Amino acid sequence: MPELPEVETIRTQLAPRLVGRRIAGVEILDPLVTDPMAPDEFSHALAGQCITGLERRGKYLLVGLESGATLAVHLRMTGRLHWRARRPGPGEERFLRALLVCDDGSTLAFGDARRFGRVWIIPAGPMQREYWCGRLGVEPLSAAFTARGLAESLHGRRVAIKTALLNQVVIAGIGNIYADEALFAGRVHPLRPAGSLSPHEYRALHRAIRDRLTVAIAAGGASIDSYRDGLGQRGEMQHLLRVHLHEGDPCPRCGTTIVKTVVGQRGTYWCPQCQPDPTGAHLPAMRRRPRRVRQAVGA
DNA sequence: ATTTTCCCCTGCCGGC
DNA sequence: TGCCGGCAGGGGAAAA
Repeated sequence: MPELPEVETIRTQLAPRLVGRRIAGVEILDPLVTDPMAPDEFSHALAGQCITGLERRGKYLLVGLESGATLAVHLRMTGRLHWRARRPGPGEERFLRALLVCDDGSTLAFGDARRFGRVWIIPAGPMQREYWCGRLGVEPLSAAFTARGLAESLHGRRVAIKTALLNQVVIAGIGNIYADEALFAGRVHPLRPAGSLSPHEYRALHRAIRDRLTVAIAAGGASIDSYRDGLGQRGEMQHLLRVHLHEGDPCPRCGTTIVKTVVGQRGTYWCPQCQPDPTGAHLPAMRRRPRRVRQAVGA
């Protein structure tokens, strides 16, 4: 499912292809995609508009328009954005829900098998957009995201740290994949109460979040499900996941068998050795292992 | 206020 | 081979 790294990958690819183009036509094939806005109202806001910029906020892709309005896109579970130099032929785009046609004949297809994905029009005005994005927390790759800030935002919270990481009000853009990966990299058990980490652990987790997201962006995102990038290609991050979807496999760090449990209704993968149990009080400071077991990549 | 549960939606997978 | 139940999960509303 598209999380921050996947959306950022798409943004990077689409920006040079879309910015400066004029929208010639909008076709809504599934009215659910604009819900609750009426499809014709949605189309009207886009028709004839020049695309002025492409940004990302959390898992949202934000398409700036010359009118000052913003087209916001969320891919949710199975949504895809697929750019083509020419309009896709009949049956060429699976699960096509909406199509945006540019003045040069290039197209942006919105496909979505499960129909959870949505598009919105944010009215003109910086305040409007600010307000619209107001429910989103800090961008984890921005300078505003600090270990101290993370600790403060989780102070007193008793929900599982994994659930907190998935909460977009706390941090914007982390989903199930990178929550698991960051907790593993930071050596934090997913069920630890969010407010119970030591300063050292908040620092480790903060660092792990940035590291995993950065690596994932460099890898073009994880195509473990239906994710494809803006050009229809797979990413490579699925080969670099260390615990997510690795139930039964040896931990790449210590060799212990990776387990899967459910945390906050979400499948959760972790290493019982590297991410010590929440009920067992703080363990003594961990010594660095001289050697790490390398994960077999590719295969 | 915070936390938990439910729901949306449908392709895909394992089991028989 | 084919049918079918159940799983997957982001996010928001509703309930606890």
